[in-house]
Formats: sequence, C-alpha cells, structure tokens
Amino acid sequence: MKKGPWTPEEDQKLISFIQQYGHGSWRLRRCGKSCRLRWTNYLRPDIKRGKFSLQEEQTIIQLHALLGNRWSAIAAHLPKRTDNEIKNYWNTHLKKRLTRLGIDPTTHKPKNDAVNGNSPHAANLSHMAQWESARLEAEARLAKESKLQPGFTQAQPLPLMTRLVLNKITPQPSLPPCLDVLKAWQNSWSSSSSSSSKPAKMHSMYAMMLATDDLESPTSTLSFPNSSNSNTISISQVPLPNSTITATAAASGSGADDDIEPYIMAAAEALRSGGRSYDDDDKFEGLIENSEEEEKHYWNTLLNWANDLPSPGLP
DNA sequence: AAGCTTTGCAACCGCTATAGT
DNA sequence: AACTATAGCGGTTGCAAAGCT
Repeated sequence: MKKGPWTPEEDQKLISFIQQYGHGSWRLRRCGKSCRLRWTNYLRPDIKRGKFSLQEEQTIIQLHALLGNRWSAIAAHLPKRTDNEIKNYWNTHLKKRLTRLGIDPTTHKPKNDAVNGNSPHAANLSHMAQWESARLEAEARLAKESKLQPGFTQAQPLPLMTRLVLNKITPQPSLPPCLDVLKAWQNSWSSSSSSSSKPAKMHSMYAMMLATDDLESPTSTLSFPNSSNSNTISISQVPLPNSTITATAAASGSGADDDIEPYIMAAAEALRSGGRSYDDDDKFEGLIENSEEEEKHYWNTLLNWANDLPSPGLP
C-alpha cells in the first residue's frame, strides 16, 4: 500500500472517484483511511485554506480555553476549517504567541506573579486569569444544567457554549459532576482582593466570548424547556452564570438579571465594532505578525475593550 | 552560494467508539 | 456475544520551504 505525500494525479483520481461514488467507500490503491483523511482535510470543496483571520484566532483561543485540545469540537465552530488545520495552527502559532505573552497555553493562566500588578503586563495577565474564571464558570453552569434538565431538548443545533460543555466535557469519574470546576471557580473569586470590580471584569470576559463571530451565526440560539416566552432564545439573551449574578448582587445590592445584560452586550458590541474591523485581515495582519510589541498591543487593546466598561454593580 | 537550522503543515499512527454481520 | 470494518479523534512525525549563518 502506498504511503507518503499525495501526487496531483492521485488527488484527481480520488476526486473523480468521490464524484462518481460519493465518499462512502474508500477503495483505491491507497488505504481507505488515508483516502478519507485526504478528502476530509484537504480535497473537500467546502474547506477554506490560507491564513487565519483575527476573528478565527480569537475563537480558537477562547474555545481552547474552554475545551482544551478538543480540536474537532473547536473546528465545529470555525466554518470551513478542519480540526487538523486548527490543531496545526494552534501548535505552530497561537501557542507560541500566548507563551511569549506570559500565558500558559495549556491552562490559559499567567505563568508568574505578574497578576499582582508588578509587571507591565499585569493588567493583561489579569484579564487572562479572569477569562479562565469565566471558562470554569461556564463549564460548571452548563454541565449543571445538563444534569438538572434530563428532558433538555434542542430546537436547533446547539451553539458554542452548550455544545462545548454539554456534549464535550466529561465529568471527572472520581468527583460529583462539576464539583471540581465549582471549587476552582469559588477559589478564583475568593482569592482576589478587589471584590467590587469582580462583576464588571467577569462580565467583560463573558462578553468577549459572546463577541466571537461564531456566536453571531444563524445557528447561535439556545433552547431551554423552561424558558418563559419561547423555548428558543438568541445567544444575546443567554443569562449570565448564576454565581456571577450572585456576586454582582452582593457587590451592588441588586440582584436583577436585567441589570447585567446591557453591560455584557455593550462590551460585546464594543469588541465587535469598536475601533477596528475584524473582517479586514489585511489591515491587521501586520499587527499580529513578527513584533512582540505589536502582539502585546493587540492583546491589550482587545482585552482593555472589555475591562474599560463600567461596572454593572456600581453607580 | 552552500550548509545548517527552524518552521509549517500534510500525513501518519494508535487508540476508542460505533455499526454491521 | 464476538468479531470485523469503518469513522473519528488527538498526538506525533517527516519533509519541503524558508530563514539564518
């Protein structure tokens, strides 16, 4: 059985074969597995090749923070990108970039004490830590929902948050579901000294997740059986994690969910539209290439958009 | 220009899950 | 129930191209 790189002739042969017989049968002189992979990762007509956009990069990083190395799950939220391509891009580009910024690409947490405010990048790293908190909260909340709602049904394909967590995060066998992430979440809140700013930062990180293009897709709807008016709600209406709401209430004396959402959406909107066009790849290519300073600027700008918004719990 | 090193990515490998017999 | 084939996944490897000395 032949191995190694595919020749153009073989590609053509494979394409012709698929055009004639579909992609259910992988019988050429190559092994079936190799043919299938070549098709799914390279020849398929609906594959987008070439440089990743800023939006795609953000999405990958955010999803990696949520899912870890679950490349197929990540790829499901990046239209026309394959898991293999995303995996390669992470390993060769994004991982290095995060490392250079002092972020552990595995845990998405700062690598040193810079969070305490002594380093020039303290704010940046602090944001990343908050991001991680949001991640843990999302995991906990959605996993909890999946547990509490056995009759959970979906009217449409589940979007980002739900699919990521409900379908992909496996409960730890030795612990009750969610206990570990809830504990981590609790620690992340209790260990910080500035309680009054927590809700705003939390909302900002949540908003960053909401701001991804993927969440704006037509399929970005959630459905819950006990939703009041309709069992399908838009992603912009996804409620904040309960503990976030509680923390906000504790800080502000108000517990209404309605107080929170405008700030989330404002932050999301600011990220989407403010200052730069994420669709214009050429415009910003230079920003994210080569220069460490430019990279820091890129990240700081992005993250500060979220942090500069007012605290919902404060006057 | 030549040789060496690094980078990027397609392809492979090994494993698990699932479907069919 | 046991076996086989296939699909899917994530980690790793190998090699061509680019970069560097």
